[in-house]
Amino acid sequence: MTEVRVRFAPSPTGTLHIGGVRTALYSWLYARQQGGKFILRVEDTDQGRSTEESARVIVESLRWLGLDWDEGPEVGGPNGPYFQSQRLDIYREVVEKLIASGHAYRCYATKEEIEAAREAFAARTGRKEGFTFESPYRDGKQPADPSAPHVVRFKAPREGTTAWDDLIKGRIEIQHSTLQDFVLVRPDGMPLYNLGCVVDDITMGVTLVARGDDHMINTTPQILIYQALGAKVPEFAHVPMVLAPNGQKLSKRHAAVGVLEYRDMGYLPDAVLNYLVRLGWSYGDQEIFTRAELIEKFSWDRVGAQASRYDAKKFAYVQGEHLRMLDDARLAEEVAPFLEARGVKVAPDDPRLVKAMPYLKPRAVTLVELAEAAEYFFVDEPAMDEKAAAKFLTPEAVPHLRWLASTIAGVEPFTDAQLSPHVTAAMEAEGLTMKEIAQPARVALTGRTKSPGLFEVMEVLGKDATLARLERAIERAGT
RNA sequence: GGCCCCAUCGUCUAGCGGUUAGGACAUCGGCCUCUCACGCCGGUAACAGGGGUUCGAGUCCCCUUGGGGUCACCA
Repeated sequence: MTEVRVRFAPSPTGTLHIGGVRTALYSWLYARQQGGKFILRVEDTDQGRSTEESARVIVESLRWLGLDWDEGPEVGGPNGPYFQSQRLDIYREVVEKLIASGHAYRCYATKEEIEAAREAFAARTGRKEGFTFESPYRDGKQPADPSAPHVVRFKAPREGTTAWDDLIKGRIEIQHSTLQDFVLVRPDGMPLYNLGCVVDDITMGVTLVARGDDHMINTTPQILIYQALGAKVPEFAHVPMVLAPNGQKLSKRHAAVGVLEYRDMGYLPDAVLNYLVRLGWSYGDQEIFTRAELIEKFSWDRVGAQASRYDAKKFAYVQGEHLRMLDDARLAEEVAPFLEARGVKVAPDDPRLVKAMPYLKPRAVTLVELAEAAEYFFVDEPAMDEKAAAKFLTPEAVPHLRWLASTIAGVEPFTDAQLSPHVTAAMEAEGLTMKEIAQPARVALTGRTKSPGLFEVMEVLGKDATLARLERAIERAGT
């Protein structure tokens, strides 16, 4: 059996968006499952639109997601270079072969001539779509000047069909009559998509091509190139689009499209992968998967053929599940940078931070929310919500806070397990209830009305800080 | 418009000829409760329409409708 070799081949013309991530993810999962190779190749032959910045963002995005590649930018490999703009010599050689074998020809028709033909077509048919250019050079017309600017076109068959068995879409068959003599090389020598893609996939030994289903139209021309070159045609898997909630094309209006935005919003890479994999792929009733499970369970035949819509709510749910799955030490490491971004310096292995995690994580979805919820533990004085203070830190609350302070002062160890029964019993003896005590105390300790359980907060805070905060609140409420 | 793809709850989906059409998110009730969450229990909610094939169609075929993609010297 030959080694599975799959690639992700983005063009660096923007951020890596979630649709692209899903395609990359499926490919990566398949490569990892099969013990094959995952190749990253940058298709930057459009000099006008490609940017180095975009290539950097794509690499950074994949790194953050943990979709590591065996060959490609930064890691190299035996079939490099992995930027198409550095592979021009390879394409040139292949094109000469195609021309020599009669599969391609030089076309000297100018853009103006093609445009004129297009307009004549529009005048004749009343529509501008569906135009195919018939080059006079296809059948051997000689140019006035062979050194004049020209493109190279593929001599597409006019009859017959091309078919393939798509791993996702099933058998697809296309009539050659719908094809035109597509351009392989621009006048400046830069290859076009269909040529570069096929040549690279051949020379890189790619066995399975997975891409968005908006590329399905390109598959027939590409198969024809494989055949003209006498190369083995790989398998194809055309992954459906990810659409906006309203069924339209996904854009920044509908969602954060670039994956790095999710990193900044405090999403976990595994959650992003989990959400995206389930968008189109299913495994019975299971919704939440670890990375290892995904690698084990993924298969192309369980990828749906229809487009799916982005759902931010479900995404948030999946993220919340992954947040809660993470063990406390790891979670503390993840959240520390987000605390620091808020101006709160905490060591990632601070014991209080780790101890707070079990109490905080049921109440947060993103790392940003988690940091927000952890903040008051690590500042000298919690930021006071004035509305909360006005409502709960009243003169009437003072006796309760005093009572609470004196009741807990002698508790050792100062933990939820000790505090909770001790205070409850004392309250009962005094005829007090948690309802009267809890909210004023919560505001005193955290500065807000929502938090983990009162005694859990006390445990993380420690006795000194707890008593100090109660004292300050009593002073404030007493005036 | 031509060509191509697609079609089960609002959304993601299970279903691969015989099911009370299942799960998840969302939504609506309720429980738990010191707040907020988490969690738990329950409800509403779908086979686009029409023809076939078959003893029997969500499942197979055709048409219609609807949605998407694509018609470049972009990828």
